[in-house]
Amino acid sequence: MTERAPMAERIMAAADRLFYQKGIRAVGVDTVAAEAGISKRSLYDTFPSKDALVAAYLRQRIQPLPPSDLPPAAQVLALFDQLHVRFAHGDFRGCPFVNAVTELAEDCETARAIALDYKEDRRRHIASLLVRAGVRDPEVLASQIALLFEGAIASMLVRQDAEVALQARDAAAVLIRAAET
Amino acid sequence: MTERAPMAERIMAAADRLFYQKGIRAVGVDTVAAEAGISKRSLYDTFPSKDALVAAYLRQRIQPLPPSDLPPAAQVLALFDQLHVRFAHGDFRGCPFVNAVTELAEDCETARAIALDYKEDRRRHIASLLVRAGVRDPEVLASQIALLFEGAIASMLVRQDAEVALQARDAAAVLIRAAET
DNA sequence: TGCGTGTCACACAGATCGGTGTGCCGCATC
DNA sequence: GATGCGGCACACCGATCTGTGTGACACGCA
Repeated sequence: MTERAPMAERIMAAADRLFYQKGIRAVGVDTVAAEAGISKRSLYDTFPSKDALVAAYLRQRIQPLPPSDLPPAAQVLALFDQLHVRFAHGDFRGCPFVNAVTELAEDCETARAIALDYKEDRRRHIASLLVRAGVRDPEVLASQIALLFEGAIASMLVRQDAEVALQARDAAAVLIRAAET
Repeated sequence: MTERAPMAERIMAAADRLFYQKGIRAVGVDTVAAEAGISKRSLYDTFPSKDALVAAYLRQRIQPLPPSDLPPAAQVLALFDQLHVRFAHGDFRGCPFVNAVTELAEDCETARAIALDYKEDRRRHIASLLVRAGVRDPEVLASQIALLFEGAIASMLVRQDAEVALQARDAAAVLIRAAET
């Protein structure tokens, strides 16, 4: 009764908000425990170390993309519109996976592995859509569109301007069009 | 005689290496002083705070691009080849400005301002080349190519694969070609 | 009623953080 | 030789870091 949500979930909710918003290195475990409304002791009973907590935070950030009934090429472009919306929401702080690799620097083996999984999943998703769209070289084109996506995220982070998402989408549209027939 | 290089330069050389390679938050002032071969006291006599040291580190990272006699469109594409070379060099750790904004998170006002200056300079440089190349919408195209550049950097950081630079270059070539005539 | 469990608050360890104060030493200049 | 000064070593400050140990309290269950 005292626990509305299970311990691990409450911790993860706090860790997600704090790590993403303020940065992994900038947030101590005390802060996470306080935000979760639990004691540091309970946190360490649930996660053996901060590294494990960070890994769980990143793994939790991997979410499957919702299915769509748009035509495949439009689905690819819609990814950029979703990015545009996400940024306008105000709490955008870049890609948590890239951020983790950046922050952890020389201690980012685990983070990099998780980031690679995520990026590769997304690239494959784009590639499968492009195959259905019948374009030439769908694998390479998927990588290039993923680059535009990544670039839009990084640029939004420093420029604080959502418009780059639309510029990226337009560029992606040009690339797709150039690969048609 | 004891000082082969002036104090500030020795500090900056150490700070540049450490901040870029290991991250700003991950490196303390003691480490910088030790790497520079000076005392922490002397460091604080030269830079009033770590924030000032970080700002100097970032400002020093802004370097003018060398002139080139290639045709303008080729110069734009050459930027990606240079990125490819830089990555192959082995000590690539992403864009120091984006990294600083990522690491400093909520305390990144100064870093973001410097990053914006740098990114805008580079975008303008690309735009002026595109104007000379006579393409349509050179300003927008410059932004889109800058996005590819940013995306290549972020992707190299997590994938550790220099090939993305060439994929980005190819995509840029397609965008430029689509904007010709 | 008594026991076990889960969680709490709290204090602590040892390290590191950014930043400062102090006193000494080598050296150049007068 | 005296003086001043730049740089050094070193100790220290309070705060924070990750991680642990402890003892108490509240609860479910027998």
